[in-house]
Amino acid sequence: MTTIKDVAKRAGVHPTVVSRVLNKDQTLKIKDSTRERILETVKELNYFPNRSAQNLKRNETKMLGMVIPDFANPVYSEIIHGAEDQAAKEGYNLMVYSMKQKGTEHNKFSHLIEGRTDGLLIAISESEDQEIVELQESKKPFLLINRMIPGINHYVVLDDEFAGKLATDHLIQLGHRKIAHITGPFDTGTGKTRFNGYKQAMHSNELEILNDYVQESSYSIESGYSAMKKLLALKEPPTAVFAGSILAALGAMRAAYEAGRTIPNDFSLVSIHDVPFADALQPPLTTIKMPLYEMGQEAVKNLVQLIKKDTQSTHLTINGAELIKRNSTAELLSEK
Amino acid sequence: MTTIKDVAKRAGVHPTVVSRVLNKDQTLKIKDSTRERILETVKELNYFPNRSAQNLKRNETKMLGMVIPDFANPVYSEIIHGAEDQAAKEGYNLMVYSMKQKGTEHNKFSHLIEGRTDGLLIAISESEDQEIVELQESKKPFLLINRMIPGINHYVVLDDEFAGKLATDHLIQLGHRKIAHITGPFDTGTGKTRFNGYKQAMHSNELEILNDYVQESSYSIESGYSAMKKLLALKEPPTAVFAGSILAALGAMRAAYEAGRTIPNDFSLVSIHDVPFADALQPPLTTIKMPLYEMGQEAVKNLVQLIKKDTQSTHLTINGAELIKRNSTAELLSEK
DNA sequence: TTGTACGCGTTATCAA
DNA sequence: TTGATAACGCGTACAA
Repeated sequence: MTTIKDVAKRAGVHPTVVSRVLNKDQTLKIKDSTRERILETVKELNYFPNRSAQNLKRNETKMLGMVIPDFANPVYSEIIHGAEDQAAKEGYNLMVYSMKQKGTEHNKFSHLIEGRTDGLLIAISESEDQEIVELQESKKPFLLINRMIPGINHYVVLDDEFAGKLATDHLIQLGHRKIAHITGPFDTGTGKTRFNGYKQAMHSNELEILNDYVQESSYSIESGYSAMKKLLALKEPPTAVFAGSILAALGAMRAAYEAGRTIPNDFSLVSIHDVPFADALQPPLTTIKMPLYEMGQEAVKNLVQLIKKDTQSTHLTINGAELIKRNSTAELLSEK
Repeated sequence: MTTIKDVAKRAGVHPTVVSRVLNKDQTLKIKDSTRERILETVKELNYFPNRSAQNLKRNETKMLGMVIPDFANPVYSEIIHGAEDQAAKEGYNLMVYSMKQKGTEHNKFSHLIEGRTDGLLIAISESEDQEIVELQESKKPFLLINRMIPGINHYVVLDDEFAGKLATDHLIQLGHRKIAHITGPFDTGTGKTRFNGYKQAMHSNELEILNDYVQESSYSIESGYSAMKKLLALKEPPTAVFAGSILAALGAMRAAYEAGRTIPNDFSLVSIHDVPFADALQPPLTTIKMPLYEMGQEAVKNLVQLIKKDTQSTHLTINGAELIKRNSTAELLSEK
C-alpha cells in the first residue's frame, strides 16, 4: 500500500507538503516546481489517500446513508437516483440500505451511525416510528424522506394532496361521477394526504364520497388486487378508480383482468407514480408523475446543510406533480 | 462523542481492557466482574467504537461495494437483496452504487477503491471492459456478477443457456414451431448464452431458425418494442416469442397492444426474469425465474473468500432457473 | 516556502 | 488478569 510517506520520500519532500498539495490548501504557498513534482509522483505511484485515516483525522466520512424499505419497490429507484447525483455534486457518497436486510444489531440503524456516515436519509414508510425517535438520541443528523413523524422537524415531502386532487380532477373532467379511491395505508402520511386530495376534489365538485368507494391498501400488489375485487363486486361499481400507488394499480389491473373487465371501457384507472414501465402496461397507464428525483436531490441538499450548519428545521414540500395521460383513462360516454 | 477512553475511565479500567471485552478476544482472560462492569458502562454511555479508527488500525473496512448500471432495472433488486443478506451474515456492509451517478473521478470506481471498501462486486452489464481491466491494477479484490470478461477469473454467472432452453422448450411443447427470439445484446455474455439455449432447443427439435425471427434488443423497453414491431410486420409472423429480458418483454407487449394483437391468442410470450409484477401484467406473463437472490448471496460469499484467502479463481454458475407458467403462453391450436 | 511534532480512536504486542 | 506503549495514515498548529 502506498502512503503519503512513500510519495514524500520519492519526491524528496516532507509528507506535510504532499498533504498540502493534495488538499489544495490555499493559505500556504508552495513552489510551483515542487507542486508539479509531487503531483507527478502521486500519479506515478498511483497514490490515493487512505480514507480511513482521513475520516479519523477529520472526524467526518463524507458519506451519507439512505434507508429504504425495499429495493424492489420501483418508487425508490428515482429517489435514490436524485440523491446520488446530488451527493456527488456536494462531494459526498451515498450508501443505500434496505430494511429487508437481516441482521441482529442494537438497532436497525447502528450500521450507519457508528462513525460510518455523516448523516442519514430515512425513507422507510413502515411504522417504525419508535426506532426513528430513538435515532434522535444518537445526535446523528438525519432527515425524513416522504414522511412525517411528530417531534422530528427535518423532512422533505411531496405535495401528495395536490397529486390526489390532480388525479381525481382528471377523472371528474372526463365526466366520471362514481369515482373510487384505493388509498394507501391510513397510518402513513402519504396515504392520508392523497386521500385528502381526493376528498377535496370530490367535494369541490359536489360529488358524494361513498364509503364503499374508499378501499384501503398497503401499497402492495396484493392489497390493490383485493381492494379492486371489492369494488368490482359492488352493486354499483365505480366507473373510475384512483389508485394511491403504482403497486396498488398493478393489483387493480390484475383484478380487472381476472374479472374479464377491460380498462378503460369498463372503468378508468389513474395511479400515483409514473414508473418507467407505465406505458408498457396494457393499457398504458395514466399516472401522476411525482417529482421523486427532485425529492432525492432536495433531501441530500438539505441534509448536507443540516450537517454543516445545524439547521433548525427543514419542512420542505416538493411541488411539480403532473398528469401523464395515457390510455387507461377515458371519457365516460354513457351513464352506466 | 464517547470514546473508549471515556468508557475506561468510568469503569475504572484501562482502555485496552474495554477493547478486549468488546472484541470478545478469546485468548485473554478477563474477570467476570470487570467484564460486566465494562459492558454496563458501554450501555450507559451509549458507546459505539469509531469505525474510522477501527478501519485504520485493522486496515479493513468490513464494507463491500457493489456497482450496478441502474437502480430502475428490477432485475438488480433481487441480486442486491441476496447480496445484502449474505453480507450481513458475514459481518460485512454493502454499499450499492449506480453507474448513472454523475461525477468526474479518476475512474468510475475510485470512490469505492480508495480505502472505502474491502472488495467490489461488479454487476454492470454495459461494455466498460476497459475500466474493469484497469481495476485489476488497483489490487482491490473484485468479482464480476453475471458477466465474463477475458482475463478476469472471478465471476458468478447464471445458467443462461439452460434458461434459454427452458423457455424455448416450453414453447415447443405447446406445439409452436415458428418461434422468435428477442435477444439481449450480442456483445454481452447473457445475450449470447440465452441465444445459445434457444438455438440448442430449436436444433434438438429439428426446428429451423429464421434470421428474421432473431431480433437483437438492448435489454430495454424501447428496443423490445421495435424488435416486436419488426416481428409483427413479417409475412409469416411467429406464433411464439421468447424475450431475453423482462424489459424487452414489456416492450413487446406494448407493440402487440398497439398493433391490436392479443397475447396469447395471436402469439405466446415467455420472458427471462420473474419480476414481482409479472403476474399483474395483462396477461400475466410466463417467465423464467432466475436464481438472482442466490447469485447475490454466492457473489458475496465468494468475494469474502477472495478477500480473506486470496482464492485463485472463482468460476461459479448458479443453477436453479425455473419456468413460471402464466397466461401469456398457450397451446398452439390451429396452424396459422 | 518547507519541516516538526502531535494527536485523531483504536488495537496489537509486550510487560507486569 | 490487567496495564503500558506504540502504531495505523493523515492533517494541522506551530516553528523554521
